[in-house]
Amino acid sequence: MKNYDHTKIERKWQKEWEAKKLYHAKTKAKGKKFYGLIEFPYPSGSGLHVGHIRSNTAMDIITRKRRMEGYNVLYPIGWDAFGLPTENYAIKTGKQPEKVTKENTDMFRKQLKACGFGFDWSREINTTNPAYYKWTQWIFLQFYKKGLAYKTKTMINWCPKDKIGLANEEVVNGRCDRCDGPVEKREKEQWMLAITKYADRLDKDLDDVNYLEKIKIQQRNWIGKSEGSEIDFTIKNFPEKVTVFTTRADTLYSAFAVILAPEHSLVESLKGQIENWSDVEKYISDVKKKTDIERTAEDKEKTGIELKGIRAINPINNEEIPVWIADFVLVHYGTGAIFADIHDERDHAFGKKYGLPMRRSIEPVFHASDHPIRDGLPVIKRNAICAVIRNPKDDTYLCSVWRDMHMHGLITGGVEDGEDMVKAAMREIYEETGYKNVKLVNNPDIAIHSTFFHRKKQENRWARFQYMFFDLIDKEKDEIDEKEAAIHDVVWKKRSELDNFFSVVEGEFVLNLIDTGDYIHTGEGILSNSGPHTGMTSEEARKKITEAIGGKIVTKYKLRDWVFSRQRYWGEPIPIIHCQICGYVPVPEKDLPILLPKVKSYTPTDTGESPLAAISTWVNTTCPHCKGKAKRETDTMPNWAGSSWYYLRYTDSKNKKEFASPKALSYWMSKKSGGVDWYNGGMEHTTLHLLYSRFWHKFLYDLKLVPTHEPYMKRTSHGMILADDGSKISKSKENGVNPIDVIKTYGADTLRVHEMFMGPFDQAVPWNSESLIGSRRFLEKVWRAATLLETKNKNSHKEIEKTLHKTIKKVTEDIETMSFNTAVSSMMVLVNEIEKQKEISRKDFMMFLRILCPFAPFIAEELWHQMGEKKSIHRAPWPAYDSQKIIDEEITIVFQVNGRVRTERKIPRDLSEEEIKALAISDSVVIPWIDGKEIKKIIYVPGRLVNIVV
RNA sequence: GCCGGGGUGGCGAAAUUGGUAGACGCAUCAGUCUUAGGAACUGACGAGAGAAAUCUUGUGGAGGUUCAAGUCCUCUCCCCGGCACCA
Repeated sequence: MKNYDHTKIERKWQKEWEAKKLYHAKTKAKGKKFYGLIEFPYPSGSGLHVGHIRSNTAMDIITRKRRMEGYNVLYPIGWDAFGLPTENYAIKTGKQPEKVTKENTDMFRKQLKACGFGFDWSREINTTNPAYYKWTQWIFLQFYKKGLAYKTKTMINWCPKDKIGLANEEVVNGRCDRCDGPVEKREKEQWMLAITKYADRLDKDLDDVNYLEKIKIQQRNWIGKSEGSEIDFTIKNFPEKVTVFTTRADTLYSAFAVILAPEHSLVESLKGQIENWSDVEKYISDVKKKTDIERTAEDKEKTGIELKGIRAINPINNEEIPVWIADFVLVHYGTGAIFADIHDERDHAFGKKYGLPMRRSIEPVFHASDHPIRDGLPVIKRNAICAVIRNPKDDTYLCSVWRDMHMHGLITGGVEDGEDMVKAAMREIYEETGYKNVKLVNNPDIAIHSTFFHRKKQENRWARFQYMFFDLIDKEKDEIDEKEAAIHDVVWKKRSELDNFFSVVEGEFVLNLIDTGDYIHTGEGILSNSGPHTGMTSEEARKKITEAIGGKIVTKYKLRDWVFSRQRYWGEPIPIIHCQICGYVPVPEKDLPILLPKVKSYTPTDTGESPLAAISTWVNTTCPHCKGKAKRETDTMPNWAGSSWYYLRYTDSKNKKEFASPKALSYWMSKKSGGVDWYNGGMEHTTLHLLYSRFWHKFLYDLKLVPTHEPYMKRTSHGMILADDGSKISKSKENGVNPIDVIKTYGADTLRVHEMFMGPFDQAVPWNSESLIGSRRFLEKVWRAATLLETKNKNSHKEIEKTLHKTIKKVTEDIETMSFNTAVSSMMVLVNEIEKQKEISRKDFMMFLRILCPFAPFIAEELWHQMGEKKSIHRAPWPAYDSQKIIDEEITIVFQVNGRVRTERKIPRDLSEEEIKALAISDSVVIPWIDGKEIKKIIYVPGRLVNIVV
């Protein structure tokens, strides 16, 4: 046998597989099917780098395994080719985007084929192909007909450099996702898709799909569902009212202002009544001028202005409060209006800045963790005080140390019914410490609730502690009661000594209070100062207060409608006609596709119009409705459009009558299996493509055009491959390695094995060309193993057979959990074992080739045929391991003494526990460690170890 | 700030879910082969001590639970990704 010549082998089988249409998927009526999907690439000019093919290789392995398991497999590929990079390249070079796309896809196709991916090339699609985008336009028209596509004047994110409107998802930290330049706000007419209509289902239906948990979490955060109340505030002396949204209706009693977004409609309608209108107007125009970066970068200081002469009435207590506008209130979230209250950090800062009077209405609850209340016993409520007593002369604080309970705290005590709180505090201070002369310096109306089990009295307590600040006048004191003295000591502590002093659960709260004299509670708790609602829990109060004022319980989302138009050339034209008489008229479906016209200049204009607007022969048309003069929409779709439904097209990519036939859809995306079986892609698409395509799919489902309510059953994600210095691979840095270069020197199989072996699939790994050689050596060993076989072709070698079956088990399981790195490593162990034993039976080797072939399809196919097989290995069945053959007759048992390993021994598998323990205590290595000591306990972990405790 | 994911040899990493820490691979060192370089093969390879058997120590840090902790609990530091005025 010759040396392993990867170039020759890979060329040969690539041709052969193509000629035999080995990976072509046939749409059938029934039977086991598997639809594996990877994100189709954007064919950029720089070609694929090694990072791109990690996902493809993984899914290639999975789909190859499925084929061998008897599934009818669809593993398709295509091109997501509309978009900016191609257009920008066209502008720069003067080449037509179609031509650029053709060149790039040709290059990508070659690269992908060289990697040996088992794609069904017969179903290849391209989003820029009119036969494809006809259906993208068609789906848009369905959105339009259902009222989910609409044009509206809106403030959009505008990138002045790219001259393009951006979706929220394309703005990163106030900068353009593409060019990193600052983004401005511009008011523009834009086409929108009403994704918010589906917000609830996009959130809820995540329960029905098998996505990685982190993907679900990220989507849920993005959708941002929150439940709260809508509450109406009336405006004093005017008929208007303002509706606010809050998730914390329980804090309504501490509302100190109503704050509107500057763009709120009420501002305009009350214009005449606002006494300081010119100032307000100036504030609003200043806010509008700011970019997002300026708005958020300004050290987060809140700004606002009061609408003088306007007062709102708090519906819960008819209190009159001021009305403000502030730029931190967002017009597009909730109702664009809030009430401000002290229990919100931001509102509190705002109130403090502008000197607005504020009042508390929520008190925190602390549950003692070391002695919690016990079930089954009644809970006794108590009013109590807690005194912060400071000696101003040496800046020390009076503390209590309860001796037998190891409890450290301040001076506390119960309040008798009807007793004045301050007097009670004075009394407690005298009784507990003996100090006679203290004076109250601050009683800030701060209280906490504390639950605990009273160990002395053996009862459950719920105490409300009111905090007060005292200064010591002088140290004159009386002896305290003997009983008191026996329980606790009284000590003076410096502030610096207090940090780790308090043993109580509210320790941090107390320190904060001592330091600032204040405490802003932003969590839930017990209501105070809340009229009839005082004493309720936050949760209960939210319901009761909303009910009491006739408010509504509502759900709001952070998700916003999708800005769907771009003022660029290289995208799908939006199939709408503007008629002076009829308004917006959809292009009749029979006229689709609306083709992109040939154009001389692709350069966008700063007026914000697409280059298409300059082509009068294309723009001017007749209205399909009234036959009058009309103009075409010149905006194009964002490049997320084509990818929102491409997985549907794959099922029937050549269909001219429908985007895909119901027959093909119901087979490949059957109700039973629930859509694409497994979709792997990048985390960066979680809140973009993945969410968009779920939205489109649900819309099509509602039109009964697709069989499932979700497009993808299972979604996983790969970690990025980084450059060798750990930085991101980027075109500008030119730090990406071309897979073709690796294939030339080492072969595609080596590249594939290496990419899977590098590290955990879901984690980022830096590329390292040096370690590639390890994977190559592995394949060389496989090649040599076939040589061993020619001379020694006999029955199974026992050890090899055992390792083989263990390996089959490991690889079978690891592919399912995407633990490809450990799958490869277990095959390496097997091949090392074969080298060591210098033999393997033909039968065993053939089995090994079948688990290797998804990883290294070329070498496996070659050796398979050298063994005399006629059919492709990729159509052979997946091997099953024999669990009987995995069992070791001898097991290695570790002997430990006090948990430390002392020795290990090989023993027959069938020894009883008693026999093994006996072996352990009589072991020559063990004896010195236990000699002369009492054996307290012997622990036996079956098949693992014996631990002798002395 | 909030939500995720991490931290284990010189490096990429394993660890049956509480049971021999470092499988597998890279690099390195020694050896075999070779005119030489390389390739290939054999062996060593966390740190410290020792001629060796072996002992001690070791999974970001500090405590804790346990016969036994990389794994569980409490606190803490650092790195990566996402979101970020969302009421």
